[in-house]
Amino acid sequence: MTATAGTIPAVATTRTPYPEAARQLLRETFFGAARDQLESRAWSEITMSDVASAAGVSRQTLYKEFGSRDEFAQAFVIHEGERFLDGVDEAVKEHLDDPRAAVGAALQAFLRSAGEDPLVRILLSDDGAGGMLPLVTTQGMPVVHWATARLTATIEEGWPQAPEAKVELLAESLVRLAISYITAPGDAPEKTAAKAGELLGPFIDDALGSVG
Amino acid sequence: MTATAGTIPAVATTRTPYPEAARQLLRETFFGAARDQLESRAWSEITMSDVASAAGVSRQTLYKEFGSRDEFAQAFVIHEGERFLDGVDEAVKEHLDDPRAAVGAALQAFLRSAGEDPLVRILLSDDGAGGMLPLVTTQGMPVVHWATARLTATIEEGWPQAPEAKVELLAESLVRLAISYITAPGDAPEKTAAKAGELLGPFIDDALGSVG
DNA sequence: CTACCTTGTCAACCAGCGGGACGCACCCTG
DNA sequence: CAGGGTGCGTCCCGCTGGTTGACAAGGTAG
Repeated sequence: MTATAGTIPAVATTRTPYPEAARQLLRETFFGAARDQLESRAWSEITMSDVASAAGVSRQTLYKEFGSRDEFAQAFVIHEGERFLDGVDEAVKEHLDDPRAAVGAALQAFLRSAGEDPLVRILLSDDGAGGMLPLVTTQGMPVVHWATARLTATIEEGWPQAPEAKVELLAESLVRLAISYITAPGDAPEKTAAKAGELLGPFIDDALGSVG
Repeated sequence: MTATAGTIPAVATTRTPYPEAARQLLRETFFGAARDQLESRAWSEITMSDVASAAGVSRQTLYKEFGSRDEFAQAFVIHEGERFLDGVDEAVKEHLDDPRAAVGAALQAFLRSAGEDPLVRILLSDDGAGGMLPLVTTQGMPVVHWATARLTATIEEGWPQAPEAKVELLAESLVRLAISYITAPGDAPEKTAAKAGELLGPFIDDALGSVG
């Protein structure tokens, strides 16, 4: 920032080189194209050709980036999930002094944002055989693993002294609960989050410490 | 937006195809790389190799995108200028009912934002032969033309009934005045803008109409 | 059962980038 | 003024990466 002559650029956020950025852009474009398509048709009715041409690129390029249709669908779901997990991170960071409240706020944020998201609604209504719903349920292990890892990282950042095994167990359980509540909503988000907090409270106190 | 089955996607902001987006990204990366470099060295001390490698790309790719060093420098200046012109647009749109005030606010916004911009300060202090300053002064025609065209479009959007020739004259004059005031600042932005408003007021009333 | 469509793969083709080298102009120095 | 150094602009060659066209396999509708 300073215009002083002798200042060293140092490690100041090294600019992402073009090739890497281009690859990222390609994937983003595919995801965006898929999202557009999903607004009018179900996933089972969208062909790989559709996605590729909507991205302005050939089908083979799509297959090179993602090996198969399922792989792409999975990557897409995870990509969309990032958005919600970002919100979760934020919610957690606002309650670093109170683990129970953090979990409650995080779960509530997730349920609320996901519940209101039009794309999520579409995915949930698409329960056919070739749809995307199985990707988070019957074939949902990759998503669960990914979300668990990400949530684990978030928690460990907030409570570094907590035992890793317990944090991971907590994270995975929360992920599974969250997915369940999305696919089969019970009460309103606040109530659901409160009940989860009650259920997991003792374990949270034990794992993360009741005083942080 | 609606999830209704029969809705037609229509002309809803067609997604930018990847190849085009990639090209845009390449240019952006070059500009960003140049901006980074300019924070530590003058333009005359930055080689094309520096820019290319900072962008993570070969020198030839840079030469293919921009024919020569000067062309790149010009494109860069214009690219940076976009930022300020955006602010000008905004200022104009807030005073559609009062042409004089619009011009004053626009000029003031430009002078203020450009005057505070660290990059502009650097460019201005780099008055050597190989620097970028000539691009907006002695060899500044391309920049003047570009900025005039853009400003003309902005004004015509706000006052469609104004005679084009007068609008263009006004735009070009404003551009030249603005550049002059940037390179050789006189009073504070508010005073400068006020004086310009006084100077051009009669012409503005005549061209754009005193009541819009 | 047939006709059609999509998936996933392959091979041949082609544009575009990377790397290396060259001539040229310029500047600096002795 | 001569010589070395440096950066610009260009050319050429090798290769990565996207495109095109085609194909077998599988599933589905008629």
